[in-house]
Amino acid sequence: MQKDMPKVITRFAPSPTGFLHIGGARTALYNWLYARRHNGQFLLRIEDTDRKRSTDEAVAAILAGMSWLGLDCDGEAVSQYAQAERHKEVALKLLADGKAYRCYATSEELAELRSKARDEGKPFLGDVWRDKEPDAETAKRPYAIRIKMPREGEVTINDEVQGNVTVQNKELDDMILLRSDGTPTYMLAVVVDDHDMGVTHVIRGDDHLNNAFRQYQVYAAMGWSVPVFAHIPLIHGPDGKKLSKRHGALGVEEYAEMGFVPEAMRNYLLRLGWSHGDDEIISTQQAIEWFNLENVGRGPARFDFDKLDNLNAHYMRTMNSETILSLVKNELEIYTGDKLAEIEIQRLLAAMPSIAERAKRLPDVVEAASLYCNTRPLKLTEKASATLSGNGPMLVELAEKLLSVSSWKSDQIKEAIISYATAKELKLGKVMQPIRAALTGGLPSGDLTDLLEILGQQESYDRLLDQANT
RNA sequence: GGUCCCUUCGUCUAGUGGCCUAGGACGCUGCCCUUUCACGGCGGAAACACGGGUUCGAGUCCCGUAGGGAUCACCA
Repeated sequence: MQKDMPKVITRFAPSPTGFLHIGGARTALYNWLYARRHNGQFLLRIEDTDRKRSTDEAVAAILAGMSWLGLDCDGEAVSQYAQAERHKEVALKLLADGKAYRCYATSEELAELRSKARDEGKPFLGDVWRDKEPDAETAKRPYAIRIKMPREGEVTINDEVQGNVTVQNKELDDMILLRSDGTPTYMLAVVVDDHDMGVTHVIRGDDHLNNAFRQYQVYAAMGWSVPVFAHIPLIHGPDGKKLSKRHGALGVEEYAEMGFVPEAMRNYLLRLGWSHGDDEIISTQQAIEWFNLENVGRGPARFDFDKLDNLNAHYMRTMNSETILSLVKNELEIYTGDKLAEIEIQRLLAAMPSIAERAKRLPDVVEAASLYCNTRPLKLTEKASATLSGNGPMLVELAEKLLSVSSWKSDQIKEAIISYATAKELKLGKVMQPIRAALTGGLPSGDLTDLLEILGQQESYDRLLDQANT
């Protein structure tokens, strides 16, 4: 970085009209990564100028989602609505400078003009009052303030993701800056806030690319420097359709509830639309070192649960036992209906690496972990019942045999089982399978003798006898 | 409909004119490991949307076509 380059300042600016959805989460992540990469600042601004649709719950959900994802912002979240006076001041300045004008058109008139323009295949400019003075009567009516867009020339934005994009100025509508009730619109507010907050890089969804050209004119009219733009493609559902609320767009807290861990989510979101050669597993630390805008893809990407699952499984395998246990403890206690006893915790800690290796999501861990809790008698799966069928007498013999093992260690246990199988001239599998079924009820588990060791001699004995009559 | 954007295996992607017989990952699948389920290892099937150019040479550059997407509010 050159020493006189301005410090990088990025921002995430969601509107609080719902949860933090997956696309927003990725936008936030990219902004955060970019700021961290360049030792800059990552700001959060709540775009709440639409008073009717903004809610405190949504603000809370967004904050919670970001904190779950581990995206810390610099400074407090800023409310856009709180800056309304400042926005108004800018609109009035533009009006005074002759770069904006009063518009007395009613929404009915506008709607009619709009549909007419569309029918004629022409852009709707909204400029009926652009060069018109109101008569005495009209001047008493409420008016909105619209920007006076240039009608000549073109503007090229060098988007960091989309490349050079050019739009003819005559396509730009005289958008409203200040509504007739005196409140600022988003188009005005974003520009003023981004400028006031010193935002240097605007990284946001592709759906704003068109807006960039309109906003550019506000910067120009105020004589402000234009930030770097980077419009990242949207995320689509697994079927290729746009994600909407009724179509797979879930809030991040729902992914948390489904049992995904933040590390996996970050990695997944990072790779969805961005790449670093063939690298797939990328730690957050590594991502901060590598992230750039050039390698963001240009096309929309589909959301794929299988890949997220794979990443989630990977990150769970790399976590230590205490961490995973703390993540599932509550759910596990609800699942078994009981507080975890010390002996159960000890068993779980010992078994956790083996449990995590087999799980894709946290609920899988809960289920597998329940094996190590005192939940006798176990419920059997159909397959387990079939395995156990007719083996009652053998289970009794095995239970007694195991009770005589003097040192309850995996290898000793294995020895005992092998000696039993040898004496009975049975294949090892014929003995192991029923034991496993009796101990687990059919749930997946790791090495059988490890399982026996962790469960303890008495619990193992009891579980074998539980199934002796089947 | 106007404007703008996009298009490599089913999915995420590598690829910046010769290293491409197109690579990796997920998913699918064969084999190995194994007391189950996993993990892991070794394989397999699977893509440059189409048509024209430019070039000695194109997945890579240009132009069309088709398909997809975004946007066109006194919402953000």
